[in-house]
Amino acid sequence: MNVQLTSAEKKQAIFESTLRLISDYGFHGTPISQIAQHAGVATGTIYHYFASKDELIVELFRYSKQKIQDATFRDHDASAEYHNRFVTTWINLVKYYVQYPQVLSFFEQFYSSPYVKEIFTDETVCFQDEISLFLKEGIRDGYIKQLDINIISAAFLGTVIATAKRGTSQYFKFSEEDLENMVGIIWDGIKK
Amino acid sequence: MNVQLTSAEKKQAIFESTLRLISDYGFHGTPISQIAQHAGVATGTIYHYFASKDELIVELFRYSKQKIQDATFRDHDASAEYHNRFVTTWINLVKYYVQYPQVLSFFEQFYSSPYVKEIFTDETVCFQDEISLFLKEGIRDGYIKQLDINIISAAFLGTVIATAKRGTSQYFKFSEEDLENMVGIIWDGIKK
Amino acid sequence: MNVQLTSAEKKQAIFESTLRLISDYGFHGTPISQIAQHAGVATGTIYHYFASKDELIVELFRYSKQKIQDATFRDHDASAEYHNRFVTTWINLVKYYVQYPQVLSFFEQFYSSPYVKEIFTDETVCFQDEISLFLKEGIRDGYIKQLDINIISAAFLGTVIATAKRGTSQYFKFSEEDLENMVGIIWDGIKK
Amino acid sequence: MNVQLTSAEKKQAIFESTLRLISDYGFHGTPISQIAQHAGVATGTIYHYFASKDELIVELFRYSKQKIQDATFRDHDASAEYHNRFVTTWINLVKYYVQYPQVLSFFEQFYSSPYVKEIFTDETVCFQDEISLFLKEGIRDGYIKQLDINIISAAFLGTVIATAKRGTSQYFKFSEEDLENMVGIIWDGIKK
DNA sequence: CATGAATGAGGATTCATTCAT
DNA sequence: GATGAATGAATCCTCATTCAT
Repeated sequence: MNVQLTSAEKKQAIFESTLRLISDYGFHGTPISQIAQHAGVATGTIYHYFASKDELIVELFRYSKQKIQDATFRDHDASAEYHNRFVTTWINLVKYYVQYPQVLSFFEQFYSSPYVKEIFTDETVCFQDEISLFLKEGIRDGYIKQLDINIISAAFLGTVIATAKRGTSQYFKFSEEDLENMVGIIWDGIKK
Repeated sequence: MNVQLTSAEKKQAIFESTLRLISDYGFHGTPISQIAQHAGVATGTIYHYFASKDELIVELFRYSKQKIQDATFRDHDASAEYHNRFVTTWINLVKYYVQYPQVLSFFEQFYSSPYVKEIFTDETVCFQDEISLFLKEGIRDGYIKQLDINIISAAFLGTVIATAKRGTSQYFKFSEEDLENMVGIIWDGIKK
Repeated sequence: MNVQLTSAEKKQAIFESTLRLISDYGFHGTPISQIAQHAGVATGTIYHYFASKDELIVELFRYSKQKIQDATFRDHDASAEYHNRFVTTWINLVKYYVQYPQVLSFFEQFYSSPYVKEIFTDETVCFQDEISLFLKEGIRDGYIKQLDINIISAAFLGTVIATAKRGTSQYFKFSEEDLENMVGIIWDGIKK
Repeated sequence: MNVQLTSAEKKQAIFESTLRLISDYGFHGTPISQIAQHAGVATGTIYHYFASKDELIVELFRYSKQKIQDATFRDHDASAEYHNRFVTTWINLVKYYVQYPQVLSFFEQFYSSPYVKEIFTDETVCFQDEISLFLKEGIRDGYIKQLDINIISAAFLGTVIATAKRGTSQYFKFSEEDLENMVGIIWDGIKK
């Protein structure tokens, strides 16, 4: 039996229960004790893996960010046509959030909280994620308008988030066609 | 000079103090005692105006929502051309959030928190705000695509928020031209 | 119109609502604000009549004590036969408490609270109430056993209270006969 | 010597500290913080053992009730003559209260407070304690009058309480003979 | 006299964190 | 490593009391 694996599994169990609980009850509403209980470990154990609740949350952010990136670009074919890659990426991202609404909810909370400051301490780290790089590529190669990455990124991510949020509401479900319409709007808007 | 504040003024002072502090330190990070101190009243006084911290926050949401709506549609001329009204409304909203970043920050926190459930208890109340009505009007009158209000609204508000967020970052300032480019993207995307 | 009367009436209204509320919710559970509301006056008004909540309660005790005494001895004929007077007094007292259970409840709370110390500061004031005097008379005149007033009084009042308490329970109602049986027990026990 | 207290011992320490303080200062007058300090634990620790102050008080009631019952019936010989058992039980109970006046004081406060409702929710649980059963036995077997248990119990307990209260006053001490006189009164009153 | 808004000390409760086992 | 009892600082909220009107 591999103890290393067990340790990683335990860490993941802590991540998953944190994600679910924070998504349901908010940062404030989820005590460490409850996270521990849900994850099937003792409170003290969490402090073996994370120095503090804050660190747990920041680590969870990094963990989730990575998982999203992996999922969004899993089948990404860098040699394919840019427009197709754009559509696929946008839809993948929306679908991921719709499938894992806790992640969307956690991200939204995270970005609107004082925690962000711990992550984005200076500009250098911004826009280095795969999505920003993909969008920069589109600008550079002339597929999309020569606008600031801030504008393009706002159009791309703003609509992803807004769409995914509505897609997880209990009152409305987007069809595949809706999504294609939606990404069509964006593409029409930012394509060169 | 009248040092004696009316009841409404005191309530507003509490609102403003709450807004600023929550925007800086989050729901969790701003104790009632601090809100009171900043507003220049005693802790107990807050409980004359609001039954609980939760109620204060929910009321602050309504108050801010109203102020935004007033500001966005202040000079709205319903008889003007739809495209112009669209551009003006989108830009007004972005500018409001950029001018009052605490409101944006508070809204983002509010929408990602368990509080929303207290406000949006059923579907009937959704999409009845002035912005949604304005967008519905555009769909009905054939100025914008015949898509679900969820889609149109996501495109409109998602980009407003995403743009305003970037506009309040310390590293980037949108010019008037940037904003017009941005709203151009959306309009190109959703116009009929 | 007589303002003096209005003042007295207001004081009585405060007493009555205090009595009812304390009986229902306890000393702890009834804030001055609630007493004021029930009595139809402002909180501040209560402080015109009573220096503090404590004083209000101690005054209410004296007021209720007086009312009980008046009711119990209203038709008392000091020239009647002792045994009959004993039976009548015991039954009157029980009936009073059963009719005004708030008074019983308030008294019980009062006697078990630190307030008593404010009333019975030394022995001199004890056993000077009419009931004690009536019992002492019985001992002196040889109708009841030559025991300490503490014993006789315990037998008399202990059974009154215990009987009245059971009589106000929702599950049991004493008949006139029950009461006569009960006082018979006491009389049989303490008569000479 | 074992400085480490077991869970049960710590709970008992909290009980004893609560009993003493409530008896001296009343429910209202004894903050959790003081209970904790007297018991030699941290405030938070109390909340490991009891969900709330209310629960602590209700649990303390049960704990004390059990202790009293154990003490009163410790040497009870069910095969002895009924009259003797009656005298012994009555006197044991008075002596217990006189020895542990905090228990008497706590009970009196408890019974006159809104807490009772949490304990006695329906009639079925009443009169099932050992004392009531003992009195019912006396009625059934013809040693005492065929009166309702409410009446008999009122006569028994009412006099116990009233006697014990006077016995704990600083101004009067019952002698063994006084107690025998007192129980003689009751017995004479309720015996068949 | 009467009012009730304002005060702020005090109290119940929570929860991140520690540490002896 | 893992546990979870213990800690106590921090927070929300209550309410007796005051005082300007």
